[in-house]
Amino acid sequence: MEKKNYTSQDVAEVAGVSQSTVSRVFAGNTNVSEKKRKKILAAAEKLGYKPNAHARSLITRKTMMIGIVMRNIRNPFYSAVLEIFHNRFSALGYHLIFINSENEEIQESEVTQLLEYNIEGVIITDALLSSSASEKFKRHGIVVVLFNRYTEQLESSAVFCDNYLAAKQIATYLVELGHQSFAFVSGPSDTSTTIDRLKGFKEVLQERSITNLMIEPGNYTFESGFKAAQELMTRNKNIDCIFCGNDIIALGVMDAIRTIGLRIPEDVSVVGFDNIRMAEWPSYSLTTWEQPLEEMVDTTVELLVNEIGDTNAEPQIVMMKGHLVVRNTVKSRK
Amino acid sequence: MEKKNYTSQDVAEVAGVSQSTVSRVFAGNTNVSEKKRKKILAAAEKLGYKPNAHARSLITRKTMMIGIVMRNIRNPFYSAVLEIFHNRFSALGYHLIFINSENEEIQESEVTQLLEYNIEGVIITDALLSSSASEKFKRHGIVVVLFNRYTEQLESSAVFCDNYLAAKQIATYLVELGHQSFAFVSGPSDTSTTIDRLKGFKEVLQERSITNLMIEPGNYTFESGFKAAQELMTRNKNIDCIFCGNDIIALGVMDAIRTIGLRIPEDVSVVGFDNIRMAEWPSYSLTTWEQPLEEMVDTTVELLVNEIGDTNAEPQIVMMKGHLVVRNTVKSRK
DNA sequence: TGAAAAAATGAATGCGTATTCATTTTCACA
DNA sequence: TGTGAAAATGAATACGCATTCATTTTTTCA
Repeated sequence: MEKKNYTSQDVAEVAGVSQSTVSRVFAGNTNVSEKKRKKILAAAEKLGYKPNAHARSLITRKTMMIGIVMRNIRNPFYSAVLEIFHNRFSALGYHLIFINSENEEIQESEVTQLLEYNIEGVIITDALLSSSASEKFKRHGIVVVLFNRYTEQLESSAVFCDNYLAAKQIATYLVELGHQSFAFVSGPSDTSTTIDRLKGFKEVLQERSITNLMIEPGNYTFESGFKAAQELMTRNKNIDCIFCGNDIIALGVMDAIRTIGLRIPEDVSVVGFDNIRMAEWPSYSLTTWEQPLEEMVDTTVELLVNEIGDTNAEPQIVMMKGHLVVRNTVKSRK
Repeated sequence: MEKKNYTSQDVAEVAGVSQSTVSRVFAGNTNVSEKKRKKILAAAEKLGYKPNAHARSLITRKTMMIGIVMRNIRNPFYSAVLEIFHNRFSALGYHLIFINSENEEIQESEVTQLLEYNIEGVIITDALLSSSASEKFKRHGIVVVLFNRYTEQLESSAVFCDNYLAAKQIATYLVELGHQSFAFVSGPSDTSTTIDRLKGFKEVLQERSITNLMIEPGNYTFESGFKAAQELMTRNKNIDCIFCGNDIIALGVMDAIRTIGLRIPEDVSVVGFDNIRMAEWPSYSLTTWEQPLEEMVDTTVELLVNEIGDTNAEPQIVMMKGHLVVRNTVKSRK
């Protein structure tokens, strides 16, 4: 019932050994006789002793802490991302400090505070993070790995889906099914995911000399998808196909289209991106692009842990493939 | 470009002052002349100095870290919860260590590790956490606040919605609209939310001498709701009303009912609980109970911070109300 | 049984900071 | 200009631990 936090010194006194030996037991060092180890563990149990991670980190220079900064945890794709990351890091003994930027740029102060904790690495999902902040991490020897995002300069490792290629394949799929009039509902125009997905999509249409492409800005939310579709469908009644920047947008698009009284896929085809769980809900049954989420996370963790262990490791860019998941929101128009 | 982590001693040497004075500047102590403060800040800037939070915490006995343990971050309700908690704690300078139990009991080892970090408090949402673990937190002087969950013994503060009363009001609403044959799709039967919601619902029916209540177990997921509804509707074709343990279940229930070919609300009324964002998506437009999320979080943070500051503070149980949000999944049957 | 090697142990030290206490400097005011 | 009070400063210390180094104990094997 004591509130006091006992120290290794306290345990040492109870067990009748030196503090060094207690430390050795809890640091996993093997050079302790079985007899004393038993005694020490008993004493520790009796006092309710636990090592102090901060004092330990001061010496070992390991905090076993990882920062994870996200832009919008309410996007189900990122909820899943967080779950899997926690899963993996937890198994490795790392702890996650969670930062959400809520669609705003991460505060400089938050970066600073993260630095003061001496986290060993940080995963930056598509969060808005000024390059100065990113630079700050690197300057202090904190490993940075970008997830589902990258920058032009090869300064940090990055893991993401080949959005460009994926968009090309999706476009090809849609064109070959005979669609004629296209629309793209984008995410924020300053994100690499949006840029690449649009680029790939556009290129295929150009190759096929299709000029009917309307682009409507969104921000990776249901509401923005809903509004975008309303806008699109009233401006151009001929649109027969909408490619959405991500699944959540696609769901919004679908609801808007149905609200107008049109049918999917009979009147309009819709394709999403991510393959979040809701995409397979019967109400939507959305055809979409599946990102290999688990593999992406695994790779990210691997890179991060590797760079933590080897300060000379070169940054790596890993691009993964993914594949089309065909459900019921696209119809052949031939 | 230096990788070295400079210390306050380094800064002191560059600025030509003592380490104490540097410390005073960064600890916000006012007793430093403007002249030296400028010098010190300049030196710190030049070196890229940042205080070491761990060394600091060793002395101040404050870590500014809060643990948050959740059961299922993929449930949109909890994504929102996490976002808001981060929002509030961030503003107060606290950092969040995120733990997800993934529908399993939290590992004893994770609790232990959390303890070693000397977190100042922990928020436990409806996660499965043995009482031994909870006891462990308390024994080490870590403030525990339960969120959306409580235990019989008044050992920790708790903040939650009055599920019992809410369920009674929902039941009353449904009965008075003339429903006759009821079903309840529950969450895990060992959670206080499930128990209370069922209890309130049952009581009203009993008062009105209605015996037509089927109870189908679920686990707060879409899939469990879907399966439960399939089961229910094939077993009893007369059911005209399904009360769901939470919104995600309700969405699953709705999709299952529609898949069977029945209409909502014409054939079956559906009511959810939580009022997650998807509840207002046009495809569902779900009538549900809104929990006052922001207020619940605010209260939780308040209690936690208060108890951190005052070790003699008594645990408090705060029950909040919420209200029915009427949309389009319930029909009058009179 | 004895010597050398191996294992176990403890004393001492430092990680980077905040804080106390004693000392020095600055300031206000006569 | 001188005095006392207030402000500023630095030396020393402690926070709780891991680790090094020297010493003691145990084990191994001839």
